[in-house]
Amino acid sequence: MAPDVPEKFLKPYDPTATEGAIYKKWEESGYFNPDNLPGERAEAFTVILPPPNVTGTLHVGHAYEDALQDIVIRFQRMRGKKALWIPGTDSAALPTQARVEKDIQKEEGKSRYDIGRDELVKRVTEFAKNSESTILSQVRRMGASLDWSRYAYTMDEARNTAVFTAFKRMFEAGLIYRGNRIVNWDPKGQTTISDDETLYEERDAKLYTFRYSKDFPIPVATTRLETKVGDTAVAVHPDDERYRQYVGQEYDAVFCDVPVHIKIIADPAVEPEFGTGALGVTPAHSQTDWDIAERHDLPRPQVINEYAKMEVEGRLHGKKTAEARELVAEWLQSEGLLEKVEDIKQNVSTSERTGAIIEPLPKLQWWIDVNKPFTIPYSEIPGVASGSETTLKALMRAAVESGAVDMPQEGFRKTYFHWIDNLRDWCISRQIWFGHRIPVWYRGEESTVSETSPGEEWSQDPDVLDTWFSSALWPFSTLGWPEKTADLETFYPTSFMSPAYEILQLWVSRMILMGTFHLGVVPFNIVFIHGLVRAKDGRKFSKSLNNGVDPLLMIEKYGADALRMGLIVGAPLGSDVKFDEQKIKGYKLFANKLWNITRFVLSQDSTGEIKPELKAEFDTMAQDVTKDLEEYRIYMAAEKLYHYVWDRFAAEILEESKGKPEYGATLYYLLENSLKLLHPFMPFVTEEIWDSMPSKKDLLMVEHWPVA
RNA sequence: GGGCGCUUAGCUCAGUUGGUAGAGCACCCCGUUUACACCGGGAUGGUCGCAGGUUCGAGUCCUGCAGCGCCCACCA
Repeated sequence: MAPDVPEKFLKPYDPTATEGAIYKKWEESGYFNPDNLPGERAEAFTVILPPPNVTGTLHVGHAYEDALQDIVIRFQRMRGKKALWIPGTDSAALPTQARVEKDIQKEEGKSRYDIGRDELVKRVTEFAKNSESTILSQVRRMGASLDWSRYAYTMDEARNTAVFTAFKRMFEAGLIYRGNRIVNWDPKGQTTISDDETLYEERDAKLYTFRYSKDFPIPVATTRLETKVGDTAVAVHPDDERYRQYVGQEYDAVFCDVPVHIKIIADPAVEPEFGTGALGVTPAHSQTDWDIAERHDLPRPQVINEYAKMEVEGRLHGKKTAEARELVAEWLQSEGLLEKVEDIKQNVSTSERTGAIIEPLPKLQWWIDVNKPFTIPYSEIPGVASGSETTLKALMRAAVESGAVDMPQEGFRKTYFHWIDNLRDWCISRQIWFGHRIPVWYRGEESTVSETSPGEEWSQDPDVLDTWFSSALWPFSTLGWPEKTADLETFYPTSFMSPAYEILQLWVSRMILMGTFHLGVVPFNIVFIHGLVRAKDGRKFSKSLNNGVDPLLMIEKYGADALRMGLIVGAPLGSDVKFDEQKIKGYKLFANKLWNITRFVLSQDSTGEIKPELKAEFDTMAQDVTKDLEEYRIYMAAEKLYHYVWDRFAAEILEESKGKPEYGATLYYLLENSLKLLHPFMPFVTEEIWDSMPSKKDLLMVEHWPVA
């Protein structure tokens, strides 16, 4: 007797009708939390979700990342691991504040100074809260099996404690210092920004060749004439025969009303081929020049202020830089000191956020010293003994070089080392209001590190920390550090980290820095960098191009399973994914195929023996897929399953079985195990089908993986 | 300037340790025989960027070249 097929299978599979209910079932089961998982589970498998910024809504790049990690975590859960995937969101200080400031400007015509610090922080916090819930509901729609009971936000109480503790310990180790250094100053945003937040634009510029005075022996070329009032030296290459005789001489001049004292020095940083081969050294307004001035112990007067206006006596006083440049050119002309003016193309660095031209300025900032030796109390990093002397840079290198952090993609490993080798101190202070405030308090000349005010006369440092400071603690701050929690004991180091290559330096390397310093243990065992999801024409998705794809719309049209498969199949980890709606549509059809296979199989009796040759064939495929998953060839595992199920199981085996009841047991075997293998990739449709399988005991998400 | 990567069918891309080129989509033809028309069957389509080399054998390894892309630096 053929059993009755449940009625739902008589219609095509409808993801929108089932996905919500399935997710609810998963959540209510408690299995997202590894503490509730059935059976003995010795080994932990931990993944932390790269926390999305609370600036907006989920985009297709997040969807891709969610799909990838969910596949990995579901696979490991089914393999019997204590699988934990921690959700969270990032306050992302600068972009979030900038976003809210923009809204306030637009709607109320007010700047942050009109509103004031407390009110602005309040509004940004509110915005973040709203944005947070939007994003989280979207992550759920993807089917992400995240343990919501361990949800973390970079600015919640536990994470604030972690940030404070990390700061304090690094400060006490002498690795955090305050120093005057050249920073990227954004005159429009009135803040320092990191190198990563600047963009270079090619612009037309004039290259002026001039002398400081009639008796000055060497002509100098520059595009920034107005800064020359801040010059303290002229540098030439040590091997440059033309100028060797002048090295060591000093000259006084009055340059456009400003007295200057210029020393001629030799420094290898100078490019003899460029311009006249002599560099006017303006220590306060150029990084290169600052470094040269440091090497030669030169004075470093500041001549441009925070508003990009001249801060000198005489005719340039108070002028904007561009205007001052003209005035200097006129003055040089009238004095007969201007030798040449050429049109050139110049790369100008601008602020990614405000578009303003960056003004390099010396500022008092907080820094993390990556080269300073310190004694590491405890270390599990191979090659770094507990109690030995090391540096942060050395730790970052050792972590990957030793294989403690496995970075299997050779190209990215090379990029990482290249970056480490060129690493400079990390500027961690930002002149904005939203974020973790620097926990340093001042009273006159005194200063102290404290989480709360040490007393009435103390005032706190006005700056906040670079958002990456808190993000860098994420692999252990989410597990309760600095408390010695059971979670930290069980789930650290995390197992698998898969960020986009864009943030290899920004985030991955800094997590390694913080993890190795604070715990003496690397933050993750393996890093698999993934690519970007791009538009079909290969361009990045961006607001300005208006070429964005809303993942929710895709889910509504094709279902989350189809979206997951469409994003995963076809591109190995690390290479970019071209977004193709047709492909997603194809996997919706696949979900329906699976649905109809079930309809047929459920109409058969599960009688007879499982055919050994078909079982063997399946098991070989299953082993293959398992190996692919273990080695993170996720796209390939998905594709193999797709082909097996459609072209082999449905097209051949199932056709062959028609009218032959002895196939029954085989069909059930193949379907049940196909569902298990497909579950990490297409969790919704497989769980929904599983619910109707006669052998079902518990949710498919906690079934045993068919391959040991 | 330094680093990394890509170039395979009309489009998007696979090709895991070198063994006679693959998928999806699109296009064309045929088909509604009860799992599925959200389907089935079939056909067309590639000198694997170019030039050398190693090898019995190269899309796969090596060298050079060209085009494209990304990251980092920022020459005043």
